[in-house]
Amino acid sequence: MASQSRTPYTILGCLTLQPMSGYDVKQFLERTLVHFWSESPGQIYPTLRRLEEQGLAEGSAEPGQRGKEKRVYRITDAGRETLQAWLRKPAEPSQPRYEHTLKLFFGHSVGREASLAHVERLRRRTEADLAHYREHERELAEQAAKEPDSPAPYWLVVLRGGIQYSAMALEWCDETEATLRALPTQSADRRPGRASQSDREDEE
Amino acid sequence: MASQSRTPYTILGCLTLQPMSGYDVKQFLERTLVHFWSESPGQIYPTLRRLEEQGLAEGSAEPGQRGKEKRVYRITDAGRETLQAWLRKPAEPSQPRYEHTLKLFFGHSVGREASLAHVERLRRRTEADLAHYREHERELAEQAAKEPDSPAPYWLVVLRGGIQYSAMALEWCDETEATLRALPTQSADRRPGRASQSDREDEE
DNA sequence: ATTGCCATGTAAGGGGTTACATGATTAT
DNA sequence: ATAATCATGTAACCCCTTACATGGCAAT
Repeated sequence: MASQSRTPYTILGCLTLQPMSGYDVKQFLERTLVHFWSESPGQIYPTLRRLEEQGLAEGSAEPGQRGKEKRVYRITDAGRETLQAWLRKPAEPSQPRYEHTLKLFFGHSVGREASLAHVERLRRRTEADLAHYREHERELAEQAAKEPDSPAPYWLVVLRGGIQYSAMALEWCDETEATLRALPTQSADRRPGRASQSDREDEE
Repeated sequence: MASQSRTPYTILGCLTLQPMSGYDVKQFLERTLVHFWSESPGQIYPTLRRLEEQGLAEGSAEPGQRGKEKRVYRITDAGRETLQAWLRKPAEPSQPRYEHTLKLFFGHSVGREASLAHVERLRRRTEADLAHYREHERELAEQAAKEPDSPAPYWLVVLRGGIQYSAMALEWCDETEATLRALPTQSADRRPGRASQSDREDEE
């Protein structure tokens, strides 16, 4: 451990749900956490090995559904302790880097039309995400109501976060579109290769 | 170029505002884009060198205010073209990884109290961010109104995004807190080292 | 026959951060 | 004196993704 990679904890978290192979972990993350967290195979398989070496998980060979046999890991008591200790520690603040934010920030260099295009693309993506989240919301809410001690409520609050984020983003798209449309068109004249007036002077 | 690193474009974007040294770029990013984008010195200085090699920026030695002399770079026409071409291309969708989301997702392993603590910490951080954004909002709005062809409107829409994100996050904190408080306390009994009932069977 | 899915893994490389080395100048 | 700021840079390292290699089984 001792590293600040969150992959081992993510995997341990998956293993608390049920014993899983690397493939199972990958599938589970892709189906439930995609938009909130993801891990690549190049991380998952080596990490599972390491978890076993450290006694945090135990692997056993089991026949796969088709193809090769599966190597199924189950979490150990030590693994549960390690996971819980990490889960209790404050989360590191994360500063995400949204490329569309960066492109908009420097939008003055290309003018409103190009910037509006970014907003529209973001809107379409966000609408698709939102529709996707809404589908899952009902399922999870039912599961949370039925099973008394299931992890569903925790998954639901995360999903609600995604829904609220998307709704916020769509409102921001509306507002931004209006703001940009209200701008004078002159900055749209900054065609590629043409320096802006204020920068020309001692150039060339 | 040819890479998918966004550092060179970030720097070129800064250089469209005025000629800057590596230190200036670092300062500017820290003061205006911190929460939306950041670059480390280990990226900035080598990238500036590469930009010069590629003819996208031109460096010249100028006396610094104190200490060593500054190496000030100014963007070239080729640099402006390269930046604009990139700015016009659609942004890559980004899937950010929020550690607090991950810790909440697996909150069932530690119970409501530990999860509520994460929510409270996030709330405090978000409130601080929001206050910070609000300060800048006024300045930027004034600047956008005064100067006719300034980049301020573009910076403002990004800042508005931060404000709306923070407001949304605070609402989410309220909702999540309520949801978690409504949960039965039993899952809080999953103390470190104690396996949950459903997982015990063939263990130890 | 061949595509597609199940399943495990590795190698290479890229992007990025942290930490350090260096050093001059100004303010306390 | 010493701390802080200005200023540039590098080396090490880590995390992570991409792409590939392997291969068996099931369905079309």
